[in-house]
Amino acid sequence: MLLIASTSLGWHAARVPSTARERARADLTAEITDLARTQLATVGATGLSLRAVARELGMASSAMYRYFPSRDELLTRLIIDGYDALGAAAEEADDPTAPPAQRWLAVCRAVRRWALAHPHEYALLYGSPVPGYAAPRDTVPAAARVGVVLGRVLGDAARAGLLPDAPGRTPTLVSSETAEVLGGDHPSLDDGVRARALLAWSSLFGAVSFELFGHFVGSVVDADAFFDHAMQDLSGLLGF
Amino acid sequence: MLLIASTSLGWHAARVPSTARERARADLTAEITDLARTQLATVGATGLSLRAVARELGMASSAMYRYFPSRDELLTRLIIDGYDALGAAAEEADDPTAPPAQRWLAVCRAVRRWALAHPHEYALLYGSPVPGYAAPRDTVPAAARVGVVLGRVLGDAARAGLLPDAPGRTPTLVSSETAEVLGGDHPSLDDGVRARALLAWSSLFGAVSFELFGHFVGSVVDADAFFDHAMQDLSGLLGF
DNA sequence: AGGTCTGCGAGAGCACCGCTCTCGAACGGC
DNA sequence: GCCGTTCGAGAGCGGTGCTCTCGCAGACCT
Repeated sequence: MLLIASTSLGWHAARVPSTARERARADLTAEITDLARTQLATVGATGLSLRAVARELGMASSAMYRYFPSRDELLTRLIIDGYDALGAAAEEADDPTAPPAQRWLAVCRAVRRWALAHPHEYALLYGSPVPGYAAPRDTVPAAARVGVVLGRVLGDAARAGLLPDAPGRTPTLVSSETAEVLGGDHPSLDDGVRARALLAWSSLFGAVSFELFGHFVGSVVDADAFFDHAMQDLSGLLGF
Repeated sequence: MLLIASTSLGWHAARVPSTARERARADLTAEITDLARTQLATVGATGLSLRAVARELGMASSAMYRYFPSRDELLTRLIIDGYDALGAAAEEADDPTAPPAQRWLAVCRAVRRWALAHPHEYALLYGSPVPGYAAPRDTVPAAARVGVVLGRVLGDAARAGLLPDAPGRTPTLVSSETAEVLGGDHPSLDDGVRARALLAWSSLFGAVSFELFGHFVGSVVDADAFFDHAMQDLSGLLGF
């Protein structure tokens, strides 16, 4: 609960470990999450066990609860880290000087590459929500990073005049906050293209999930080529 | 293992329970799966417990293993039933006399409606694969039903001359078996449109999964309208 | 009809899990 | 140097999947 209190504090200077005790605590917390991540990568989310982490760390399982109030909290930590790693991969893949179609494809490829390299972690992010039902609030900003990158591609394309003007005759489908992320106000961006952007976003993850979860087995012969082809079709949907 | 042997037999007459013992066994098996399904609907797949089903049924947990060799086998049974229920809903929603765009939208709506009505069951089908990794072989035919319906819509549209001729200048992306399901041989069906069909298929489930798993929260204001809009965009991708 | 064979349910038990509580030791600020 | 805080360990609770054994009862065969 001290952890929760300190993170909920606006005064982020308290986050920096100053005393030796805080240093040790931060180190052990990191060690736990690292070990939990490797265990997640091998046995998956359902097989991740607090006791196994403790065993591997050479300490009592009960001591684990000094650092994470529950197994779900540990999972939440891994989820946030996963979203951040994926978001960073997407951001790094985006070259703002390239034409929109290339940027779109590059980001999609980065997402797929990360997913294939971290299948269990990806499943934890985009598979069935494992804890109760709703994702904790603190995961939202990290989860949004890939969407922000894709939104930037769309907005840049619009501002560069690479998109035709939109008819603007669609009902309100997208929230104003999300519209802001998807390029903001621009004559070539109406709610129709914003909805298509959201569709393309979910389609990207639909394709990656289907490949990773085996739904394409027996249908797709060349996964790499199919994915590129599919993502180019989606970019056509966006007007690129 | 008797169950497995009998289902793997080509001679399906052995499936019909003749003796009183087989009747009782079939009844109890059905009772177990029914009870497991309701428990799945309430506590989800991870919370589904063999012992709880046994408790509710008033019998020892060890007796459960006379009917299902493991919890995963019970899960597999529920998965197959789920695929079949979803497939039946899709088939029932498809009106072969309607124009392709309407058929496509109707099937998509049926899939979404079923998913919203059975969220945990849907998560079991299209979320993270819960048992080890690969889906058991016997789930494949049931899992294919929705795809078959969508493939029939595409094939019918092609045979009715409602699709433009395809350039046919794309590398082989789709397996021949799947190509057969997606309308077979026709001048307006090349591997490009087949790949787009696979993309649209995965995009449908990507959109449904995103909505169900909460990734659209805060972005989409009218889920019904957004879904219809998105599915119509996808049907445009198919040439409807 | 009697004997055997087979499927069935129950119980005990194993190893594991998340989580709680308590207690003694070590540490750090006053 | 004292005292409060933090920490790790241990025992324990209720739960899980799964195994093994045993006794019963229905089914089958002679």
